Amino acid sequence: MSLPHAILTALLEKPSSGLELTRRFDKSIGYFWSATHQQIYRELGKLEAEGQIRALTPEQPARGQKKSYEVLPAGRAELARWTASAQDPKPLRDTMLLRLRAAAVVGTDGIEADLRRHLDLHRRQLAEYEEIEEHDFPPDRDSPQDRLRHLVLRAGIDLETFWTQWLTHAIEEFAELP
Amino acid sequence: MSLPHAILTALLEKPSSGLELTRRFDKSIGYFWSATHQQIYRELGKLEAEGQIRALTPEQPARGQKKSYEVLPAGRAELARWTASAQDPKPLRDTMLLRLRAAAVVGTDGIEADLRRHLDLHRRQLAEYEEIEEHDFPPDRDSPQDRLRHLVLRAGIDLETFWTQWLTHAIEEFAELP
DNA sequence: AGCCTTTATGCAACTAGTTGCACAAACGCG
DNA sequence: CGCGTTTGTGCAACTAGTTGCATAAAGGCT
Repeated sequence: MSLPHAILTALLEKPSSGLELTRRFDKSIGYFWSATHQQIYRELGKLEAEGQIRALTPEQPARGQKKSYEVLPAGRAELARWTASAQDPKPLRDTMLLRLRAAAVVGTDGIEADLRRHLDLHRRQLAEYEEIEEHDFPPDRDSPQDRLRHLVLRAGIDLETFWTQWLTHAIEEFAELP
Repeated sequence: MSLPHAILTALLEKPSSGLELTRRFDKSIGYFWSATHQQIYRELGKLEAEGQIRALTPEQPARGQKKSYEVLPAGRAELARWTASAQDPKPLRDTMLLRLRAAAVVGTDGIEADLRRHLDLHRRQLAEYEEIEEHDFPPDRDSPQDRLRHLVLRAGIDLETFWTQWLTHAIEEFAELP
């Protein structure tokens, strides 16, 4: 049940319409919680029905009209409650690791190319994060907000670094294999 | 669509009943692809209907009887096909990162305790993986199978190492914050 | 024998996320 | 002006995963 809270966070950072939210989920928030526009519209509907958010431009004739939302006090309270509540980390789920395990029994044919492709993808993502870090977090800015956001970005950078290193190692391992 | 392939892999490593699979998913395979017993039973039924696996003990009177499955040639072929096929990495989804981002707007009250709890959990997981490494992968064993499985375990170890380091850093950050 | 716990299989209902498509207004352009 | 593209909202159907419960045999115990 994290999507509504992701949306509340995004709306508190800046009131937005469904499509604007969708775009922001394609960057920023989406780096650690992705969502499609359908998920977002559905959830906006629910949140509005529950009184956690409200439309800024009321009584629009439905379709094709941009509709912005802002967070109501009830929504902010719910987000604060959720943020502070204890939650267990979700166990890892990774198909590439599963495929390597499968490769150990059915053979490694074809998988090496995809390891290389993944390495490339992770390198690009890493470069993107590092660019954001350089651009948005110069050494002088360090309000509590900045520090928290930087911390989150750091996790992204370190994770991508881990994957590039591990994939590099995996490819080397394949080179000396059969 | 990875669960059927996870099951095929597990069954190729060793033919098993539903409950045995469930137990093995609680360790080993489950470290990177977890599943509940209901998911597993449902999927076993499907795989049998599709002719990818078959029950070793046929015509048992249904309930309460242990039923072991083995992989048929069609299942092995499907697993090989899937393993070699290109697949995009799934974007990250992590509630703790989302909560930190939320904390930047609604306040950090209560979240620090959960950071510490997560640190503890990840340390335990790391210790468990390291024990497995020591026990199952002594330096001399290095058949291709062993190397691939070790590679997968290494990913688990390095990931947990990353999380313990990042969480430690996050907690330090909190200490100097407000 | 009777009863309790463990082992084992499974159904049904629910929640979350994905995919494919529909539809309307606004915008750009010849 | 009319016509195609982009922007924006949304429904419906599907797939994947979770939760709660039912049921039945086997084994241990007195």
